[in-house]
Amino acid sequence: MRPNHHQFIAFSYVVREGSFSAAARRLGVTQSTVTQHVSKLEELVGSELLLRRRDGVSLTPTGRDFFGLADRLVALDCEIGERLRGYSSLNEGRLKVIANAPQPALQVIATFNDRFPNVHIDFRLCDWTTANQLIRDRVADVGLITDASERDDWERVVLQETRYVLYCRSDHALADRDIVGIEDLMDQTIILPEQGSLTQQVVHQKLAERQMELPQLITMTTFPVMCEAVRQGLGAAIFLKNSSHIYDGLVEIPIRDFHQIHQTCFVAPKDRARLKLINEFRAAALAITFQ
Amino acid sequence: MRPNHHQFIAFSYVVREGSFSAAARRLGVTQSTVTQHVSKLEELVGSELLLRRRDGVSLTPTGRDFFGLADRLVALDCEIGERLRGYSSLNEGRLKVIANAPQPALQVIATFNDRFPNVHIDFRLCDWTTANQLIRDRVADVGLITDASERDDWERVVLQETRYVLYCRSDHALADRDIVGIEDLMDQTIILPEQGSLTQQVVHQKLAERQMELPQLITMTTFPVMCEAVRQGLGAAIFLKNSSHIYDGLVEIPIRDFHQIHQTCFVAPKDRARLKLINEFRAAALAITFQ
DNA sequence: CGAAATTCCTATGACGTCATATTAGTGAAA
DNA sequence: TTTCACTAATATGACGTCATAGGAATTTCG
Repeated sequence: MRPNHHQFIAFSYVVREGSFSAAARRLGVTQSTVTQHVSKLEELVGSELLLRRRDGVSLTPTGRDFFGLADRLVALDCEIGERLRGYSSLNEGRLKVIANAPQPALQVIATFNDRFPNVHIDFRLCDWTTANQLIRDRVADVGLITDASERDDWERVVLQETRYVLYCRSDHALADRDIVGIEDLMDQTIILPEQGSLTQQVVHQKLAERQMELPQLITMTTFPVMCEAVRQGLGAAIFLKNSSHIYDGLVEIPIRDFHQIHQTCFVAPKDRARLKLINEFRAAALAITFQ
Repeated sequence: MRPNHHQFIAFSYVVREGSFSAAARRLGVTQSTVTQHVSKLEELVGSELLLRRRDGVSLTPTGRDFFGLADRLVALDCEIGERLRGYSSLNEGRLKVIANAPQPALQVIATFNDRFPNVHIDFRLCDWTTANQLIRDRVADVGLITDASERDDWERVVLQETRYVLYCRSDHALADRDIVGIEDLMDQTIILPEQGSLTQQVVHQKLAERQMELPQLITMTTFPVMCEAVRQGLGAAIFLKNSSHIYDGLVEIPIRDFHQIHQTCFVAPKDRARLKLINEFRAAALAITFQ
C-alpha cells in the first residue's frame, strides 16, 4: 500500500505541535486517529519516526528525513485549500512566528492582527541560533531574524538595517556621551542577551579581536528583561537599535567599534512562502519597515 | 469534503496524456475511475476543468490554474514514493523529454537509456517557442533547449555552448570558404528551421538590423529534414553547430555576423527537479556534454 | 449517396472491498 | 486523578471494477 495525505499530515502536525493529542485537537480529529496514522506511516516506512517521551515527542533521524516531505505536502495541501475557497476569507488559520528580538516583530504582528483579527498568531521569542533552526526545521512558519542565514530553500527578504548601540539610564556614567568605545565599557556592568544570541556572538568576536574581556558581564534571556534591568540601574545593555521598545528615561549611545550594519530579515521556507497567510504577513512586515 | 490526491493525480494524468482512457491505462486503473475522480474534483472546485473533445481534452482557464497545483502534488507524491522505496530501483518509469534540436538530446537519451533501459522515454522534437511552453506548462518533464528562458520555478543548467554555422554540400559555391558573411548568402538558397524556432528569430533579427532580406528562403520543420535537403543539393542551411548529426560530405562554415554564443540548457520544473529520474537524466546530460 | 454498423471516446449506476474516524477501554507516567 | 499514547470493535464512506449507456467520427454496404 502507499501512504496517503492523512498519514503525512498527521505526522507533520504531531511534529509541529509536539504531541499526538495537541495535533489531534489542531486537526479536529480524535487522538486515536492521529496515533493510527502515524503508526501506519511508520509501518510503511519500516522504522520509527518519532520518539515518544513523557515531555513530548522528538524526531528520529528517519523521521527528520520524512518530515521535510510531509511538511511540503501539508503546505501544498493548504495552498490547494486556499485556492478552492477562492482565496476568499482569511478568517481562520494559525501562524507560528519566531523572532530573535521583540521589535520589529511585535509591531508587524500588531499590523497583521489588525488586518486579520481571526488568525491565531503563535509568537515565540528565542535566541538567534534557535530561531534559524526552527525555520530550517519547519517548526515555525515565518521568522523575523537579524542577519538570518541564507539558504536555497528559504525565502529571505531584508526588512530594515540596524546596528548595535548601548542602552543606559539617563543618570548612568556614560549617559552624556555622544559615542562610546569598547574601552569605556570595561569598568561598567554590561548586560547582554543569552547564549546563542547574535549579540553575544558579535560582541565576543569583537572582544577577541582586541584581546579584551568585559569583567562585569551579565546575561539575560529576553530583551524586555534587559530593558527592565537597565531601568532598574543594574548597568548598561548592548543590543540592536530598534530591537525592543525603549522606555522613557533610557538613552541610546552608538558604540564606536560596532559600526557594522545588521539586517532584519523576513524568512520562511519556500514551499510555505506561497501561502496566502504568509504572503500577507510578509506584506505587513514590509509595510511596517518601509513606511 | 476536501479533494484528495487521487483526484488531483487523475486530473494531472489526464492533462498530460491528453485523454481519460490513456490516463487510466497509465495509472493502471479503469477509465471509469479516472472519470469519477475528475468529476468529483470538478464538483468540488465548482466548475469544469477540462473541455472534452473527440480529439482529446484541453484545459479550461480554471483547469489551467489547478493543473499547476495538481502537478506539484504528483511530483511530491513521486518523490515520497521514491524515498519509501529507498531510491532502489529505477526499473520502471516514464520521462517526457522535449528538445528544439536533435543533438545533444538524442545522445543524452542514448546514454540515459543505456543506464536505465527500462525507463520509457517519450521524446518530442519541436520548435523553440513550443519547447519552452511545454516545460512551462509542465506537459513535459525535462527539456534540452537552446537559450531556454530563465524562470524562478525552473531548474536551468547550461550544458554546452554553440553558435550558428552554415552547412552545405562540399560541391556548393561557398564550400571552400573559411568564413562567410551575410552578404555571401544573398544569392544563395538558404534553408531555415520552421516558424517559432530560435534560428528564425535570430536570423530575422540580424537581417532586420542590416535592413537586408534573404531572397531565396526555404523553411523546413525538422533538422534531419534540413540535413537531407542540403545533402540533396537544395541549398545551404543555417543552424546551430552540433544540433544535428551531420552526414559525411557536408561542410560547416562559420558565419561572420553570427558570432554570438548560444547555450544549450537542461531545464525542468523545480518541483520535478528533485525526482530521481530527472536527476539521473541531468547527470547523463552533464556527462555527455562535459566529457 | 445515405443509413447502419463500427470504433473510440466519456459518463453513470450498482456493488464489493478496503480505509478512515469514532467510541470505548487499557496501561503507564506525572 | 489526570493526561497521554495505544488498541479493539464498529460504522461510514471512499475507491475501484464491471457492465452499460450515450455521443461523435469513421467505415461499410445496400
